[in-house]
Amino acid sequence: MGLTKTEYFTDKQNAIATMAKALGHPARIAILEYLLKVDTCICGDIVNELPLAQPTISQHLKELKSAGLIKGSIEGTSICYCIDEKGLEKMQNYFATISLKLNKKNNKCC
Amino acid sequence: MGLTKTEYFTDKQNAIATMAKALGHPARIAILEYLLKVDTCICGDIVNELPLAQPTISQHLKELKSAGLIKGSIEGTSICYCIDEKGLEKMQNYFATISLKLNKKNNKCC
DNA sequence: TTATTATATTGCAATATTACGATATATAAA
DNA sequence: TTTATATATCGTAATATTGCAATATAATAA
Repeated sequence: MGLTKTEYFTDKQNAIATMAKALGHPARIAILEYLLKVDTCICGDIVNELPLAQPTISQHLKELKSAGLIKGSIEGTSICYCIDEKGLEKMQNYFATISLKLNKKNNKCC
Repeated sequence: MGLTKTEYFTDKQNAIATMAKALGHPARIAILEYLLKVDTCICGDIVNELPLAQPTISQHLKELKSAGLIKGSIEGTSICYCIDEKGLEKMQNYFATISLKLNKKNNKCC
């Protein structure tokens, strides 16, 4: 037990859940918003910006990356992280579709 | 340790993270999509629909409810759950805003 | 009142997440 | 090569999540 039963759900459901889970921590929301705000995007900047230790931030960046929400490329000694537009587009599309369906449907049963 | 440091982040960041976290499980995505699909929305239906035990589903419903993503009202012996449009609108707005900012910005540094 | 039915809560085992110190790695500068 | 700088990984403690059997609660039916 304590193990999510991913095999019982569709790939799409699992994919959305994985991305949502990656955004389910305020530090990772803060990282996303910081990357959106700045032009230069180096990991060190994020460490200075957030009140968390460097290994913790590195871990959060890894999670955002593996969820397809950010990308990172080596830039000399440092690493340039930036938003992965594809991942965010998927989230945007998902919620836009849900909202559209919700509007079509007369959600007045409760 | 092991405790999320919510006090270091803004209320808005925490609010989005809380809702994203609630959607960070495929069963909860499946519940949302089921509520969107059906007209009648009784907890028992969800228990029949998903391959999880009744207490597990009850727990997932509780999480979605406390995150403001669904609402529940007593309907005789059973409970009528349905989508909370306000919560989903917040998520939709958030990702729409992010996408808009991303388009304005020339995200070409990586 | 006594079933019956529907949902919630409790308790617990298995697993995952969060955070960080210590350390490793890898590039650039001296 | 040695040193400095930037980021990643390891190991680990504290806490949270997932899932379910057992049980509680609460409304209706008999």
